[in-house]
This record gives sequence, structure tokens and C-alpha cells, in this order.
Amino acid sequence: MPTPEPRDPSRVARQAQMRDQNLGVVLRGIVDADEPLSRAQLAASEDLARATVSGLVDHLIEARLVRELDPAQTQRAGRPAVPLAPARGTVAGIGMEVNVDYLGVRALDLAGDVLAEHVELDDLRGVDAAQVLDRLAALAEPVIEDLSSRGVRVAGTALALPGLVDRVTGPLRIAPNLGWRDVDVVGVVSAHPALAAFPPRVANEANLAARAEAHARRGSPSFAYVSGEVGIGGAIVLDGEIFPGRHGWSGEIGHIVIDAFRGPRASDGSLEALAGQDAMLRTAGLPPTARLDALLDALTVGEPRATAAVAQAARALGVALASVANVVDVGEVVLGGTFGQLFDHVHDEVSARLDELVIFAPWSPLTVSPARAGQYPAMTGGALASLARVLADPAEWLRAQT
Amino acid sequence: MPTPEPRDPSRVARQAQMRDQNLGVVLRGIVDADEPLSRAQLAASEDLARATVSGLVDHLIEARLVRELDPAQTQRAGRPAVPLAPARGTVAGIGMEVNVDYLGVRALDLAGDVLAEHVELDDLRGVDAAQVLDRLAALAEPVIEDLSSRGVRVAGTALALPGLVDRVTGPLRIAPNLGWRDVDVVGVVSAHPALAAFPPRVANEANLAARAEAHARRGSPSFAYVSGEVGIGGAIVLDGEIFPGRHGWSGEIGHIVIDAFRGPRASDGSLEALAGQDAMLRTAGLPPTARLDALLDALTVGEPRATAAVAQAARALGVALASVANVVDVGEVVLGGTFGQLFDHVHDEVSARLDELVIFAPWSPLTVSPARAGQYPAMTGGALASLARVLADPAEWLRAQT
DNA sequence: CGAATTTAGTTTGCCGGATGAATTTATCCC
DNA sequence: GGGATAAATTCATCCGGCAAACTAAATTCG
Repeated sequence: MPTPEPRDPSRVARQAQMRDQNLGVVLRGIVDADEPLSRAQLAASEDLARATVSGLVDHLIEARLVRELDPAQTQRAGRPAVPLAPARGTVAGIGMEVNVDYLGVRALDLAGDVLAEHVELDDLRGVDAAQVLDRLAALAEPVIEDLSSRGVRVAGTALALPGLVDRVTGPLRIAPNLGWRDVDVVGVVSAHPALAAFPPRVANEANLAARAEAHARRGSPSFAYVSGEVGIGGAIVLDGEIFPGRHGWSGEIGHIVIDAFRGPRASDGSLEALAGQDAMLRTAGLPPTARLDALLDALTVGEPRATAAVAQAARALGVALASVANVVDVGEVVLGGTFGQLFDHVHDEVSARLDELVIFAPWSPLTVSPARAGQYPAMTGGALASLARVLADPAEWLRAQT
Repeated sequence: MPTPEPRDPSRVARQAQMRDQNLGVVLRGIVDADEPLSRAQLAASEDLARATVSGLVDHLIEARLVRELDPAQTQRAGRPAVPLAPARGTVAGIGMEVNVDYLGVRALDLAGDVLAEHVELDDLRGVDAAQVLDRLAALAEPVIEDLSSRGVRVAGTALALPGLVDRVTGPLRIAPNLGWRDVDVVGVVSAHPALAAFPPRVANEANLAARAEAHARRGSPSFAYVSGEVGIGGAIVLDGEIFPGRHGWSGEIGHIVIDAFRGPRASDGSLEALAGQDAMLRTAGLPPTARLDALLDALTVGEPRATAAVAQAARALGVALASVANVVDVGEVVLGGTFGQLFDHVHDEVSARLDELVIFAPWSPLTVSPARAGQYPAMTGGALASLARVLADPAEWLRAQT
């Protein structure tokens, strides 16, 4: 009998999945709520019977994913509602990051509280990958061990890297600014026992930073995120979800070509070549080793070369982002990293190019805003990505917790 | 009581939806299958109990969405399977299109057979919108009436236009090559009684053409589609689904800027300005009224200006598509319309630019292929889009059929 | 102050629908 | 003609959401 291979059975509905799915709906409802909701409010907002929600909430409380707060003293008639909130310090998502001049770990719980954080600043360009990853593991291992010993269940780890990571098969393909190429990141990190139990999901730094940004904005926003570090990365966020692409290689905004005839190679006209940190410093007449602060200082003084450098970068950025908007129909642009710091100096030009070049701008104006996810957003995003596995299917995750 | 507004209750699972959902799963399983499947094969591939599938299939047969074929005479022991196939001539999706030099209608049934088709060739640039739409309605009304009188249920209509349509609020914003702007397309078309019952879903021509292309390729392909008509449109297809964007304004590949400093305005360096049909004819030294055939003739003769014109267009196309690939991580490019006809002349250059500029090309080479959805793909895509509403939730659709 | 009112949460019986085992149907093979 | 084999149907079971009744805990009103 030629049995066809199973297609996508995830879409078939069965009663066993029904409860699991609704458990996730309720948990996400509690975690995503702006303020604590009661069982009755959850039932109303999710359109489930109160009895159903009660049963699911009991399950979540028993699993220490949700906690009951003290009844709120409303001045209303009737039995007071028991507010529900995500549990604190019971589950941790761990985000790690290696970037060009720092590396670090951050652990968050379901409530969004930081349970642990360690960052080391250092110039890592050209440093051997295995050495750097060992150093990162040395930072992360005590965190995992400490959390575990305190009874905090680790939901998973994620590792942000400034490069191209294959989310399907794993290895880091290339990280130009670190000088890494074809590194078996998961293999190296998993050699450390505490991390072997939680092999990291490796992802692009900009994608994870964009996830933190989406979380900070709540309410399922859609935007194009630009992460100006040494290189220029980016990500597309749609309804609060990172748009991953087939391999997790989406959002490589830095490689958009806006001036195909500038140099001998078309890539000489890429956004990164025109607006990357190196290009800006060079045009501003600053040494390649200068930091962004130097450029900012020159700008405040009104140094003409610095002003021109940033103006050129802003123009390139605006043109590139207009192409992104035309292709994926996003209405908001968020500038992070370097461009977040330069926001006041680039906003007008970026906005003007978008208004000029995006075909739908007359009917749906685009907004440009600075990132608000705080420092090291990719670490936060990595922690959130780890926690997202719990939120996506809490029943499944709980079963897997032996 | 501050009841929160209902969020997205579509994700909660309830038993009432379970059957509806599985009805859709089974119907799509039958329609999408490469060859007719039996109830038992469906049960295996969808991971449902045979009893469940049987009940659902009976329902679908009664609703005339599925038909039983004669048992196949396999040389196997056991009761022979009853192959199931989409019903023919019982439900029709209608696709309409107005483009720069033609307009027409096409009706398809669930089996993909063409039930009716009418196309009129004419130069419609600058012609009054209402007049053209009335003419289209005059083409479509007899088709709808004829189908209805034959007992074919019309699932809906869709209208493809070479411009920017707001899929949320309806009106055509702008169709540069037709010279239309802010036209209440649905209102005009719905003034005709037969169409008032089936107000069209208006969409961009390239998006609907890409849908037809995805259907022609089966198996949920992912690709960037380029529709070279007089302008250059495009669409992103992911896992067989059109990527719509917030407003249905995605895929405007023609507005990607690849040479920001070419003219006084950055838009002078857009793909459409460099590789649109007008630009190619001008560079080739042909009159603006010439048709594509003239360019093809000049190419086969080896006329140097024609060759140069196409080479320049191909280079621009390759650079623009590289940006698309870098941003949305698609691995395949499909060239339709003009570029489909010019495929042999542009393939090498487009491919070379992609290999050069797409950052992931070394690990995941990109392919470039010509469209294979046949003539007037947007009409086919519109018909498929109309039928998709039935496939998405057959139970709901059947209930709505009074 | 006590009864009525109001809202939150729980208990209970019901019901729809998926399920798997048993049964029937239809063919092939010896 | 009698197994063997596979497809399709029948049927009892079970799971989980649901509505309604019920309990709990507050405010409001007489």
C-alpha cells in the first residue's frame, strides 16, 4: 500500500490537542495582558466558558506558570476577582550574545524580570571562535547552575550572533565582522556540561533584537527593524512575529544595493558599504578605531565632515528602507543600535526618502522611531525566544519536563 | 465591568470548530493531491481515524465538493479503494482582469478546469475607468448568469488590476499605467446586478498572477515572482501562500531603487525606470508604441542596441531581486510577463547578479526560472483566490449558501 | 443590621465529535 | 470455493468544552 507521507497533521483538530491549545491560549492571555486579568475576564476575552478557563488556570497554577495575586479592592459589588499574573522566578529563558565588542548572558522569567545578567566588553574581531564561545559558556554555565539549584526551570537558551546562521541545520555560515566562517557553534558550546542540557538556538543578532523590540512595544506591531552595529542587520516583524524566512536568513538589509554603479562591484553600493560604521567614520574623517561617541561629539560640535557623513548614511538608509517597505508593505521603521543613537540626526532624511519612494506613502504614511528595547536587545530577545517555546505549547513543554 | 474587547478568539479550540476544521483539512487534502486518494489514504496522511474521514468525505460528497471515481483496478488483494477527486463543474471561482492592453474573465472549478473564458485585446491606457469596468462587467455578467443557470455555484469573483489596491478598505489607489487614481472599483462593478451578488475582491495583478504560478508548481513552493507587464510588479510567495502585507501592497518590486544617484530624483533609479518596457524600448531605439515582439525580433537578429537594452534591464533586475532575496530569504525567482518571454536573454545576467549579491548564495544557490502558469495568469489566480474561500472553510461556506 | 444584588468562581450533567475495535464489503490468490 | 487482504462502515467509549445551577464574597439598599 503506497501510504502517502504524512503531510502537515498539525492542522487537524482532535480533542486531545484542544485542551493543549487552549492551555496555551489562556497562558498567553495572562502573559500578554497589560494588567492582571481574572478568570472571568479571560473567559470573556477569549470567548471560552468560565468553567473551561477555571480548569485551565488551575492547571497553569499547579505547573507554576501562573500565580494568583491578592484580590484587588475594587469599589464594585460582587465577589472580588482574583487577578492572575505570570509566575515569577519559576521558569527562565536564557539569551546569550557574542558581538564585535562584547559578549554576555541574560536570563528572564515569564514576568519579564531579569533573573541574571553578565556582560563583558571586549574587542572580539578576529578572535578565534572556539575561544570566544568557551568564554561565553564560562559566563553562562554559572547562571544555569545557579538557576537550577534555586528550582528555576530553564526553558532553553538562545545565542545571538552578528552573522548568517542556518536555523534549519545549525552552523554559523559567516559572521563577517567577527571574521568567523562555518563554525559549529552549537557543537562548541554544547561541550560544556551545563549547556549541553540546553543547546542554544542560534540566531541572527538583528532578528533577536527585533523580537525584544516587538515585545517592548506590545500589541503585535509590524515594522522593519534596523540594527546598526558594526555591520547593518535587520529584521521584519509582522503582527509581533519575527518573519524568519526559510533558513532564518531574512532581513539582511545591509546587503541591499542602492547604488549599483558606484564601484567595480555592485556590492560597493550596498547599504552597509555606504552607511556602515566604518563608512561613516571614514567619511567623517575619523580613524577606523574611533567609537561612535567620537562621531556623536563631532556632530554636536557641528563638524561639517561628520554632518556630511551622517547625512549620506541617512540617505542610503532611507532609500534602502523604502525598498523594504515597497516589498513587504510595512508601515513602521524602527532604528536600533548605532542608528538608534543617531536617531535625531537621521530621522528627517530617512522619513523624507520613505515619503518620496514608498508607493503607498500618500495613503498610509510611514513612521520612523528609535528602538526602545534597552541595552543589548538581542540578549533579551534570545531569552524571550527561549520562553516562547513554553508559551507556544505549555502542555507539551510540561510533559517534556519529565 | 470593564470587559476587555475580544482578542483573537480564532485560536481557541472548541469542538464545534473541530469538525469544520477537519472538513477543510480533508477537502484540501483531496484537492491538493497529485493523484486521487482514497478515504484510507487520506486518513493515513492526515493522521485522522478512518471513521472520521469517512464521515467528513460523505459530507463533502453530499455537498458536491468531492466526487467518487470508479474503483481503480489495482492488482492488489483486498477491497479496492474508491478514489476521491474534486468535483467538476459544481463550484466556480471567477477571475477578472483589466490590464493595459486587454481585459477578460476566466472561470475555474475545483478540479481546475476552465468553465468559461472571454478576453478582449485593446489598448486601455488613459481610457475612463468607469467605461472600462462597465465593459468588463458586460463580459462577466453572462458568464455568471450562464453558470448559475447550469446549477454551478459561484464561490466569488476577484479582479486583478495593475496598481495599488487597498485590500482592507477596497478602492484602487493608483494604477499608473492605466492612468487611474482613487477609483471605487467595487462600487462601479457592483452596479451590475449579476456582479452585485458577488462583489469582486480586488487585488494587484502581480499578486494574483503569483498565486496562479504557485498553484501551477504545486507543493507549496517559495519564490519571488516578477510580473513584467508595462510596469513591473511582483509578489512574494512563501510555502505556496501569497505574502499579502498589511494592506495587500507587498511585492512592489518595480519601485526598488538600485541607482539612487542616477537622476535628480532617487526614483529615476528605480527598477521600473531602468527595466520597464518603456525603458527597454527606448534604449533599444524602438518607438514607444512598439510591442514586445519587435524587441524580440531585434534580439534574434542580434541588433546591438536591443541587446544592450536587455542586458541593462537584466542587470537592474538581478540587482533588485538580490535585495528581495536578502530581505525575505527566498531561494527561487520566477520571471513572468515580459521577463518570462525574455527569459533566455536575461537568465544568465540575473542569475549572476544573484550569485554575486545574495549573501546566502554560497550555501543555498538561487534558481531563476520562467513562469509556467500560462497566459493571463492573473485571471487564473483570481479564480483560484475565489475558490480558496471555499477550501479555507468549506463548512462555513456551505452554511452561507443559504 | 440584615436582606437583596452583583460578580467570581466551582460543580454537574450534557453533548458533539474523534477514536479504535469489531464488522461488513469487495477484491485477489490459491 | 475458501482464505487472505484491504477498504469502508458501525458502534460503544471517552474527552473536553459548555450552559446552568450553585456557592462564595463583596457592595448596596431598606
